[in-house]
Amino acid sequence: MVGGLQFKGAEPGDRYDVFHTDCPARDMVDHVTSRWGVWVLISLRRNDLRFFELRESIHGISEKMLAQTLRVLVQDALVWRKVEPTTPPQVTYGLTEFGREVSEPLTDLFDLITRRLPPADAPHRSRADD
Amino acid sequence: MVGGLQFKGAEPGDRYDVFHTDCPARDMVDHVTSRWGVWVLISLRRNDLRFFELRESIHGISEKMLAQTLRVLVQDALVWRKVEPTTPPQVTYGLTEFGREVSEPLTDLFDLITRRLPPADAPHRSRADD
DNA sequence: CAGGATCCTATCCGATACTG
DNA sequence: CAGTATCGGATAGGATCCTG
Repeated sequence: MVGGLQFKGAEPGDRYDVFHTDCPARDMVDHVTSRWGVWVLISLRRNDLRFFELRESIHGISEKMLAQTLRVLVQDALVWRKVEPTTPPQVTYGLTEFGREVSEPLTDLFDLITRRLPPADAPHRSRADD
Repeated sequence: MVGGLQFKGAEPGDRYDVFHTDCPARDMVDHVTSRWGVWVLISLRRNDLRFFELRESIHGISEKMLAQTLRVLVQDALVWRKVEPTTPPQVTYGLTEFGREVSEPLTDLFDLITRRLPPADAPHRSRADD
């Protein structure tokens, strides 16, 4: 049978619904591993950041996608959002407890890959030596 | 310098430029965390699988996306591909050493989220009791 | 500064049909 | 069985303008 994927607590006899499309975990995993979600979560590990700091940190992200990504992550309770009602307003984002947990394997992943990729030489900073 | 993402060794004084678009690690992380890449890698952790087994395992994936995802993962040396020149042909996929390493944090992530999400009841297989 | 609204493009992705 | 090729709809995502 083609089953499971429930690595631990699943009976081998149940129907194969490994990662069912409607599995709620699927959605959150999708959010976490979304194009920009990954980087937001990793960025916030170091310290809380304001909106524009995040935008600066994550090269290539647009304000729209940043806002959208943050909204989702906040809804998922991975990220908190603190609004300082000053003028101009300051909004700070940070990881919740759960967000920190989740961001850990993400960091491991990133770490693993970065350690693997730049073998020794060929500095990939060819982009702009400015 | 703009390279970074050194979450660990970063001085607070350097410019925040976390992940550059042209960082080669970005691409691989994108592949690994791609919509279907995640599930392929997790599926292959248990054992090697043939094409149609993967298709059955990962609900909702189309042949096109599976083939495409596998191609990328094989190129990235995360997954190997063995062709049995029989009739009909058999093609088996499995994790490389590196793929196994990479899939670990992915599993952690998935595990973390699944443990968090289904609090106790509400079996999410409401989908089709057909 | 932090974003929402709008428009428009690129790509993702599924369905279908076809090949070895 | 294990794919490739092509088409078309859906969605992601960037650019721009605008508001509190």
